[in-house]
Amino acid sequence: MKTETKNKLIQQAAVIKALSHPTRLLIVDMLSKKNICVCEITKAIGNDMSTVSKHLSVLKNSGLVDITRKGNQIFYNLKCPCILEFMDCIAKVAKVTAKEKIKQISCCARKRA
Amino acid sequence: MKTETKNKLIQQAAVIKALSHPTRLLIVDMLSKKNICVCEITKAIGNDMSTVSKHLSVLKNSGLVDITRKGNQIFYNLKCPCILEFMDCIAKVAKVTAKEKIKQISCCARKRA
DNA sequence: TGTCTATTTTGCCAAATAGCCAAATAGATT
DNA sequence: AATCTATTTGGCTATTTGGCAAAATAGACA
Repeated sequence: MKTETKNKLIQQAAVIKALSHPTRLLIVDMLSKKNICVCEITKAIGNDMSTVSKHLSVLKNSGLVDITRKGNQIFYNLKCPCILEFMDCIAKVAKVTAKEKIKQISCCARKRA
Repeated sequence: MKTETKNKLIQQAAVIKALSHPTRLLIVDMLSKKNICVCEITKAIGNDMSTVSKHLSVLKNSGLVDITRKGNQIFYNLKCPCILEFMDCIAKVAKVTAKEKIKQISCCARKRA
């Protein structure tokens, strides 16, 4: 494989990885509605603010979000709302998978009985 | 947050996580063109077959791919091609981010000089 | 300048991940 | 049944991640 192709894959995987955590998905969802500051996000999520800040910096490093300072608060905003379109597909996959997992469990239960 | 909402996020994050590795992105790309068997995928990727097999099982568990046996080979196929549409957006984000990272580096270099 | 507030960074720990090699398994074939 | 081939699983190590608490920082404002 060409190094260039490989690097592209690595970079793309990094962006996807930034999205691959429930807390960060929630943050993205919140930002899709309104630009908000760290303290508001922290309130909504319930974790320690330092934890939330780390999640935010993961999103920022991936290039998915951006910041603006207003007074002494920092507001985060979605840089590429196109990722929202994708979430429908992911939600569909997740739903089907969840159903199948339940089926598998009940199937095993039957076998054991 | 409702437990139901939380669980949905966890499930969706799991699907995204399955996509968050360069090797698995490459596999998905290959499968978007043609259903192929493990040995072919292994050839294309260059890692140990056991490593590739593990990546495939991550994709399978997430519900993104499915398998069919033909003789004593196992063919993998994409279950939800809708994820391909998403890749354009990701590629865009990755490209912009890569450019910005380069800028940052050269900027630091200037500062140091 | 010093202080206040919002946010980020650091240090630490437990858990998860990716890779290889060796061993196990599942069907196909004799 | 014995063997062959394709694939998966288990064991190991090194690395990364997510969480909290404490310390550091950045800018606002007296």
